[in-house]
Amino acid sequence: MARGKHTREEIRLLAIDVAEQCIVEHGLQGMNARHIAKEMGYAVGTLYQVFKSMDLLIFEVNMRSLLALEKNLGAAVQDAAHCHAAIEAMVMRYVDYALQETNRWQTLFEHRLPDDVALPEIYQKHRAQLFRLLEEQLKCAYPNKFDKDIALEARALWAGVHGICTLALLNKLDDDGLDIKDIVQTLLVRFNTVGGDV
Amino acid sequence: MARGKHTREEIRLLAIDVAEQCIVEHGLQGMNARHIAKEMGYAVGTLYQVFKSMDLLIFEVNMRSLLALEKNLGAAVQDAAHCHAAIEAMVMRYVDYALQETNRWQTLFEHRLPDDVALPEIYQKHRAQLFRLLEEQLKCAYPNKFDKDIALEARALWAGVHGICTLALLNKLDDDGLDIKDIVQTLLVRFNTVGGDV
DNA sequence: TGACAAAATGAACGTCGTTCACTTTACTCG
DNA sequence: CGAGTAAAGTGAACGACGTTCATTTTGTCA
Repeated sequence: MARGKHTREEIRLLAIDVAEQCIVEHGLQGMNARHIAKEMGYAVGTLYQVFKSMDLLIFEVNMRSLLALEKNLGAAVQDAAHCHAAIEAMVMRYVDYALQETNRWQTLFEHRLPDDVALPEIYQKHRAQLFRLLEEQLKCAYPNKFDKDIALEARALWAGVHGICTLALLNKLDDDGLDIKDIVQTLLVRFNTVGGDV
Repeated sequence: MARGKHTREEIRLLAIDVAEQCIVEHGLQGMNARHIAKEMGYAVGTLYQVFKSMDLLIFEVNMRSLLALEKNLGAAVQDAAHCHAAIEAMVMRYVDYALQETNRWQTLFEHRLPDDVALPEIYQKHRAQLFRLLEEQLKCAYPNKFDKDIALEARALWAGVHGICTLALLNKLDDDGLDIKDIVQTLLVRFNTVGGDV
């Protein structure tokens, strides 16, 4: 071996750290290879020995965001007294995440790996886990529904909340004078999932 | 005046035409200034005499998409027998637009003018008109609701449908085996707006 | 110490949006 | 008709980007 302030793995983590900070502070278009390398104290070439492309580095940052989201929403379920409350708590935590960690959240959804790069299985696994979290609570809330209907409900609710966050943060909701959380509450009411008892 | 195969306005429209075609065929990242100029039969410089930036050219394409959407959804209302049917028809036409004119629709939402460029009033006007279309039908469907609640319902439903389309087209819905239209129907049912009588 | 390979480098390439000094053109007027 | 003028049109050039790779630097071990 040779040269060794940092191991390969340390450099990898360092790159993700710096990239993450760039994205949090300036958004996806506020980061670039040269800036990250300089901030790391290495040359661009080194960055490319650890990540085959910038896309894969961004992906790692998104992986972290996904895991943080999973942890966050999982905790919401733990704290909730019953499943209706759990659903509401999950949704509200999602909204808070989008509002507070806007750049991180936006990057999670606006970035796509190129078509010729397969989405790693671990990522798909954790994304599926997010849906499963919601499905579990919906199954408890609507015990008579078929699994397929639960899956549909979960996706309708989840994408609905996501859409509200997306459009609100892009100022495409024409929502002067309206609170985004009120819009989300309106959606939740439609899913019979607000302030209700079992 | 001087030199005149085309007037300034004709060049403007020509540029929008070519840009639109690029976007429809290859998506937002499939267009660039040099390609558009060549396709127009002019040099890049000419393009920049007609549009101050590429962003403003993309905006014009988006303006067209917005107007097409407005026309499309307006027609849905005209054809509908009653307001519940109108709401369902509008939603379904929106989904069809997203599914069939994917590149056009994605560009409409992924592109943002730079922060230092004001969003033209005409654009905001037509975007507001889209919400008004839905609000009118919701007002008819729920005559007892306050205006503010109607505004919230409209945005919750609209953003919900939008979110489903967004995530589905980005393959971020984990929707193997699920039909996007079934997810949208699930949302519509929650808004008491499917197959119903008045 | 010398030799080898891993680690690290940064100049260079192609592409992008954008600019602007320059050329070309059509029209006006003596 | 021809010189002058201003609009129209041009494309080389700039800086920033992601990416590559021939080259240099370094640690390790015989």
